[in-house]
Amino acid sequence: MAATIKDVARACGVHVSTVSRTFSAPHLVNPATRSRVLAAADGLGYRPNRAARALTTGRTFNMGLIVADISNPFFPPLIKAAQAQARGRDYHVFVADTDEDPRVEEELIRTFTKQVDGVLLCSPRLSNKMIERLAEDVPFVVINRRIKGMPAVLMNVAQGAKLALEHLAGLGHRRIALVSGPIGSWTSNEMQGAAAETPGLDLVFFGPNQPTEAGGLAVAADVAACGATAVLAYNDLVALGLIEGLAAMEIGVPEKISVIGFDDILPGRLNRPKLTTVAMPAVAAGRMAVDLLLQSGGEGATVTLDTALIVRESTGRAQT
Amino acid sequence: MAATIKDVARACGVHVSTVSRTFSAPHLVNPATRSRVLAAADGLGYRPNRAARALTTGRTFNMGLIVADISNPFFPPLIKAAQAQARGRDYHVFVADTDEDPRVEEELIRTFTKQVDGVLLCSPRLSNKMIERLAEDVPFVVINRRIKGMPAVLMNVAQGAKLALEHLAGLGHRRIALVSGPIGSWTSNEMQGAAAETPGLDLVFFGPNQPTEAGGLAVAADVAACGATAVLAYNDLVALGLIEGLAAMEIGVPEKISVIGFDDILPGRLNRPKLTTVAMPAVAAGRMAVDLLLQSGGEGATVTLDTALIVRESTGRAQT
DNA sequence: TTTAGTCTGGCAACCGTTTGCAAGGGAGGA
DNA sequence: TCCTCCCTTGCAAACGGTTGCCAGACTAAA
Repeated sequence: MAATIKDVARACGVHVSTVSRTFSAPHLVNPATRSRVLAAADGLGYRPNRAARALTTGRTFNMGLIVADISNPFFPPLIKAAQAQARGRDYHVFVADTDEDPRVEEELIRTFTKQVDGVLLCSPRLSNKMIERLAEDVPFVVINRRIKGMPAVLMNVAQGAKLALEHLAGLGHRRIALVSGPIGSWTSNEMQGAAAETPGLDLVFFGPNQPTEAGGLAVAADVAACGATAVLAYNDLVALGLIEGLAAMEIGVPEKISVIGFDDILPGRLNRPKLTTVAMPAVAAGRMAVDLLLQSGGEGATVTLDTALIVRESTGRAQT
Repeated sequence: MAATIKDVARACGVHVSTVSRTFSAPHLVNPATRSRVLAAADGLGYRPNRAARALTTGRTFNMGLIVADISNPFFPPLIKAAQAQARGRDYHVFVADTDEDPRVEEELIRTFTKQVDGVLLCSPRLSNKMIERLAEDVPFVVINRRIKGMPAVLMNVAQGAKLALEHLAGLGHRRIALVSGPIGSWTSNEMQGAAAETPGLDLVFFGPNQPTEAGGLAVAADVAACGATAVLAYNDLVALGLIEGLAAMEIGVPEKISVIGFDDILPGRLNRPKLTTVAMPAVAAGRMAVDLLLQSGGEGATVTLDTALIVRESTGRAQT
């Protein structure tokens, strides 16, 4: 069906190796021959079969990007940034979604092995041990997870959480609810760690929770009942769910309870009240992850990106 | 590095062909041998190299899914549905984003060729002619586009638009703005066609526009100025942008102007006012597209899925 | 015991490319 | 004029599997 290297070779009376070299090492072939080959290839609509090429070279010029949930608006900007960056490096990025299921995640990684040159693992749910084992088969860059000796792009969640808590403290809040994410989430741990280190607060923990609007909705009643006047949510989706749930109970945000999210996603900006949140450098992270994968001969460089508090309308003075 | 078929063969003293058959045609190998091979394979952590397999069989058990913009919340549910459906069929779906750029779209399709068994083309921006040409190299299923002889999954946009317009008419609106999407969008054409066929309306067209919140924001002033009391937007994102823009001009929705979107995305449900919209069967479409690709020997079956009007808070009686 | 048929499993070609090796030709230096 | 050396190209062996064909070992029927 599609033209192969042989067809091109036959068409202009040279050996296949010459055609091959025309594409992968042009300086090794006579300019005259080269243009003959190019012309023939163009005429036949020839494009090298990347799978076959990968078989001998071991390089596919593809990379995989695995995320837990494409529906979470946090990921798309990261994905787009990674794809754009990769495109500039002559690479393509294939995205896959695990539905928050570690088994699917593992299966996906195994599928990617040998079809890509490396995998960007975004907020993985797999255990460290499993990730280390899989890393023997395909290079990883991990985003938002710290694993010994593995290249990683981290967002400074602890710093952001600290900023958020200080902001709340400054508004007079003392009893603060911490609504965490799913089990095994590095981000959750970082948040809790930062909170525990911040003095003078009376913290109440809730978790694990689904990292979605539904998750926030589900804990809204408990949060309301615990007597906290402010809550720091695992991410914006959870925060939005919380606000929704509180609204259903006629608890005003920020009049009665202040809410801070994480990520800075679009729906948070459109929401009423507009969400106060810790902005995560998703775009920069996507770019960095690609570069790290391409550079790393497997060495475990770690890049940490700063976060920033964005104060909007969902936080206010504590009730006196 | 990773174990190959040869390693397994050596490990249990059989020919590679026997190992191969153990995996791809188990009934051809003696149960005793089979389990020996399986054990050896398991011990070595052997997994068939899908790229190599594809080289001889021509089947990769992968499919590509190309969307214009992952950031648009309309796509993720479709993507997830497709991935889930494919998983059930032992297939994997690789997603790629074109950034609404036809050239990137073409490049992506070319990359996918030979690495996947087929491509799901979602709301493509490429010309029909180009798509037909590319279809010679890799099977397509097109979503939201009608191309002669090519399998397609369509959402009944015309029906939805009619429903929406009748709803508006029923509320007393006569002068209605139609805010369309990008050039080359089949959906836009369908909407306009349906609108033109609905009698008794005074329509004002605006377009082309970016299919995003920014696009809606940008036409808000023109829409406000044109004297329409209601607007049908290309999609929910545009509708949300419009509402945002109108709010900035202190024009209340739905008090002054009613707004209907398309898609039924999450942010529309969270918005104040909650968005009245035409729900698109994205999940069903993702599933169907996968099945169509797997069934179709290339034949052009066309599936049309119904849409439904969901009335929320962004539409109301026309001002009298 | 012979004959035909069924199972198994080895052999080798092939899929589309890459790449080390070597050979032929021409140019430049001695 | 002969010898090097470089440039260009062909040859063939990989890469990791799959698969049609064939042969040997059995089994069962005659």
